[in-house]
Amino acid sequence: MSVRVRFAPSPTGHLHVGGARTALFNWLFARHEGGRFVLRIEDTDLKRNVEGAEARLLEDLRWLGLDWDEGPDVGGPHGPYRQSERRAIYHAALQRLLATSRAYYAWDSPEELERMRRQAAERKETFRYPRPERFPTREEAERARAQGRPVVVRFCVPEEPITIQDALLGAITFPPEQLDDFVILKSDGWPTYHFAVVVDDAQMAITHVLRAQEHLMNTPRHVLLQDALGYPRPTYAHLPVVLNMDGSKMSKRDKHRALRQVLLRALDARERTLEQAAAAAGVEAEGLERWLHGRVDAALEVEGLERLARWLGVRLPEVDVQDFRASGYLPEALANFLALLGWSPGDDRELMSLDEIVQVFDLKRVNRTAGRFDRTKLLAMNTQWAARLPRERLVAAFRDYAAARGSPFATLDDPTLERVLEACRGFRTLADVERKAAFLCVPDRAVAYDAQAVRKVLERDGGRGYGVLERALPELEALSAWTAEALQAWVAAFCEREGLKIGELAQPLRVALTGGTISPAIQDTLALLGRERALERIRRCVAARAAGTPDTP
RNA sequence: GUCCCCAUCGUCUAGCCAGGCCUAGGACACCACCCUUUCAAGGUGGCGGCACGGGUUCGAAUCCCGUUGGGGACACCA
Repeated sequence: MSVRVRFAPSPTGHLHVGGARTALFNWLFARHEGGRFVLRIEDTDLKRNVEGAEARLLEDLRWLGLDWDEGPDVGGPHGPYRQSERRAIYHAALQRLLATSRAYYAWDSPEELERMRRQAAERKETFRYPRPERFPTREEAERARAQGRPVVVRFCVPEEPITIQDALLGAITFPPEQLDDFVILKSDGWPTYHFAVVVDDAQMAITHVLRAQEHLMNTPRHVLLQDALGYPRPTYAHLPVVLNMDGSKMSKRDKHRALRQVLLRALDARERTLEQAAAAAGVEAEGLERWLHGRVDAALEVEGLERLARWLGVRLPEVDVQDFRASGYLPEALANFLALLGWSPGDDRELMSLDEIVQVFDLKRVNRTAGRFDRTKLLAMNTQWAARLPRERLVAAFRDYAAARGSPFATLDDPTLERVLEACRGFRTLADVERKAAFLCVPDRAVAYDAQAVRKVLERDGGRGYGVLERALPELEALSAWTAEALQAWVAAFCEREGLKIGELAQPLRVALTGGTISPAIQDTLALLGRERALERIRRCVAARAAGTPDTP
């Protein structure tokens, strides 16, 4: 039987790195085994579904380098691939359970359930739903519904220990008192996750379920349902979870936490007021207050969160695949890093492409230990990937990055982008390239001079830097060839003649050309700018000194 | 609280299943030095770990038990 696996996200937002790791492992397994990778959208909770989230999810997956054989966009023989379109399938399965008394109707109110839970807690007992002596009939259930009761269907859990087999963890036995008659059909008529997952996995002929370990406790429920419905049990493999560096669970909450911390400090120091913050975020002060103390993340939507972060000058931690993309990470590096988080090839290889990983991916080599998401390691890996990727691929990645964040680099042509990338060799992220070459996208007359750089490099020692520029300018103007090679030769010759160290020429030039002290090697900076633009900038810089303009040199 | 999972450098990990080849290997980070035209990158070296306690064995990082620690799950969310 050929391998079939699935990744089943909920359309609630962007793809989280934890989810990406799960998707990746499923994909790697499928590809290694020559099986099929199915994408299914779990959208049975209508309230939580976010407009456009599905499209974003698919885009994030594709960006990472994953593809799927069946899914909501490409279809397939086991569709539809959105749970919201499979209602009839769930109801058919449900009827079988009801007909054999493996499930029953119930209509307790949330308040009643809450009271029972509280009472159990007071008695220091684990709450278990009290199964009725006699199961209500369909007619009784309908009458209750007509009276406005929230009618659900609960699964009748067998009173015996349940043992599941996990490909990674081995056999795990759960005592029966740990499980109670859980809800499989919600009062809104939609199946719960447990029921939908079991029906879909069976109907889609899923052979292996690779999912995060946080689902381990759900597995006995699923297996029990499979047994009751006469479905085969798929092979389970519960992947270790991904944690933050501090050992906490990695989640979207992290952004809120980071921001809260900074805002709280700013308020304490009286640097900002709550009203200002609320205005910056575009929310009510009252809502922000609640968010600040009450941990109600919903009070601050993604946009508000980002506005507030910008206003406070905070860099939000990356948690979604999209965040890493916007921070200038390469998909090759993220995928590689994620693959190594919980899996290793067994030798010392680390830098591996998805193709290479597919070749050797083996479930047996997946760890059981939770792994911490080490951003510095990812950064290092990104640096290595940037150094080893072919030029064309880097250009495409840089273009993707620039487009994603609306950078002016997106408008430059490929040969120029290629030269920029080449000049910035050694960069860690694409954001570094953008920063280092930013001077290119600034109009010549709008170069912003860094006051400290001007002081240190140009004005110091009675304007030594300016003097160098004044002597260098006519020579540059007379230069016949304006290539990096010719410029480098000129730099060497000029310094030789003047008795200067290269830095004593390069730094003043750099400030004149870019306004700051960070740019590619000086010959590359000059070449990238081109003769006219470079000379114009140097002339303006020299002239500004003569004029004594205060804020420009 | 109950249940479940896990345990090798600060972090990711190799070694564990089939005990000796391990005075435990690699990578990231860190430190030092080198290179240098700024920022990076690069080169060389260094620091650093089998959580603890009992067994089993001639021999344990490897097998067993316990302790401790970490994590996860306990919804009409998925």
